[in-house]
Amino acid sequence: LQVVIDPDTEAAFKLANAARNEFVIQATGIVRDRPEGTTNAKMATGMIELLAKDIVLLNRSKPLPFQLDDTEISESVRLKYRFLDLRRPEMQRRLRMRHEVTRTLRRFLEDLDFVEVETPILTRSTPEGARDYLVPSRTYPGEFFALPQSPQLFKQLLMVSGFERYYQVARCFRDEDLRADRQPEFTQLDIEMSFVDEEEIITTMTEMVKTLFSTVLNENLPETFPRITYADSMARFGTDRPDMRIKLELTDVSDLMAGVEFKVFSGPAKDANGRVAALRVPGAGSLSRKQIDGYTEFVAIYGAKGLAYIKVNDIDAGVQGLQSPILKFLPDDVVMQIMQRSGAQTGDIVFFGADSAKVVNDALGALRVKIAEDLDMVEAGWALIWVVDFPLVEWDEDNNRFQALHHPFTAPRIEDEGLLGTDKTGETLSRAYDLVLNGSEIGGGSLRIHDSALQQKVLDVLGIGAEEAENKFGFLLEGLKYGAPPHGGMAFGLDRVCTMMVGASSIRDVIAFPKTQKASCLLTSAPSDVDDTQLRDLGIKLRKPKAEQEG
RNA sequence: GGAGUGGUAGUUCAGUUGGUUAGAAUACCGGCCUGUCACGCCGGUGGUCGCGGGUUCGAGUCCCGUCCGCUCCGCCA
Repeated sequence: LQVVIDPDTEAAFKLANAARNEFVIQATGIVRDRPEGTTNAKMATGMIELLAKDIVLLNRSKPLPFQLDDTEISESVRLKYRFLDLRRPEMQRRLRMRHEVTRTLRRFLEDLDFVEVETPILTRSTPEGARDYLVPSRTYPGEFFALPQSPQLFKQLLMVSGFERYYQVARCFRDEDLRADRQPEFTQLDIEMSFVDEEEIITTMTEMVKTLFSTVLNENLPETFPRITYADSMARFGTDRPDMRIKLELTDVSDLMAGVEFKVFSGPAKDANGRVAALRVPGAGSLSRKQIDGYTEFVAIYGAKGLAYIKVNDIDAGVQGLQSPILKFLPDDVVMQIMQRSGAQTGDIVFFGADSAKVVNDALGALRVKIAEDLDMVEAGWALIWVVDFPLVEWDEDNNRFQALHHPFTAPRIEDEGLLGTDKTGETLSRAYDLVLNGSEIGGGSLRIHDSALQQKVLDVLGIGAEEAENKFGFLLEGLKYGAPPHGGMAFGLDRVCTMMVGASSIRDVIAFPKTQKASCLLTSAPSDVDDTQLRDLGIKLRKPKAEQEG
């Protein structure tokens, strides 16, 4: 409705100053919605009553498929009618806050002379691990573009070009299965700088994040964010993205368990790839058998074959004060040493994981978060932490070769370069760093390799042959040969940051038109069939005719 | 690829151990009321119970398959 009022009245003046948002919403047809903050039939302070001179019906609306004030609408309905879902004040707030986020980041970077450069969406397959989205070429039948998984190679080339400070709000695409925090297309704030080291990048990015939170949320983050090494993080939290709001920690007890009779513990304890760790949960000795069984099922998801525990009824009574099905398998002195090392107190429970290091870390790392959530042991606030000293490569059992933990262009630590190609290759640390917020990785980056000889050496370690390298990213290797400056950068998962800042539980809630978990769009019904003529133009023939597939 | 969970009026849900005309609220339509604002009162329309097959005298309910939403593992930074 458009309400026409006498422009000379006080009401007209107030209306002109009223929130534009409300005016638009009223105009779209939910004028009967009670304005926020009013609780009874009386006019609320600040509200204005209009004496209409004339009312014009600008457009009609069909009955809505769902009520906009209903907060329990199923997501599939919301996605099908996303244009209506986005009318809801909560979604308006989220997308507007997202805009605040990108605007703040852009301003911060522009004030530091960063230049935004757009890189191609139609490009070639990049070796970043994920599956590419492919786009067939009409002009080169049988050949394909790939959508970028990230602008990684282009931004490195921009450093060669002399754009010493680059950024881009970049759309990225990965054809992998989705999660609550993963979409097939997502936005990252992509940043690269020349003639810098880790300290300068980390300092700049810390300032950026602090500015972001103070501007958008009025939250003052600490002067600097703590740092933890990858190795420490795995040892203490079982993950490389620790939620520092949770004070629980793992305690390694492999050395104590190595000598016990009980093979469930001694086996992994003696295995170089194994681990035995304890997770002490203060005050959780009152957990019921049923709850513990629930946690046993929970860790099974991560491959744990069981979940041993010891309840501490009275720490001063020695082994007599403990309660557990596994006590009879363990020597008393070992048990008491474990209790001492984990800091167990009366009323606590101590869980155990014994398996390959990966399973123990995954299981106890996840259990740590799960229990903290269940028992309300997650502190409020924003806990940021830098994770540093990542391994450069990890051994890929399936393919029997080393694989880049970050990506193949990440520089090894200078002091570790000599380890490359030796039997200590796996111990090489990299110049990579991640920024973790409340247990979510929100950004990651590294110093890159700017020396083509070193790049070649790393590619050799990764088992990427000269021909393959030339074929996939020869243009980068060539670029590095023209005086590439030392450079490094970072990429932030903008959707993820926004999800957390607006307090949403899904990345879909900060994306205007998101995909479902099976990567389809319920609004447009994409992906869809195309005409045979389109396929013929592209020189594409489907393996199975549609009719056969459906039959 | 795998595990879990859900799919019943437009929407949100209920539906007992399988039992005959599948309910409620809200929305919608009609009437009444007219300073209402989650208005109120009266009446009404509306459902291939996701889809396909099976068991049974009988299936929303049990079994098998399949599709879709969501969460998770694998995968993916």
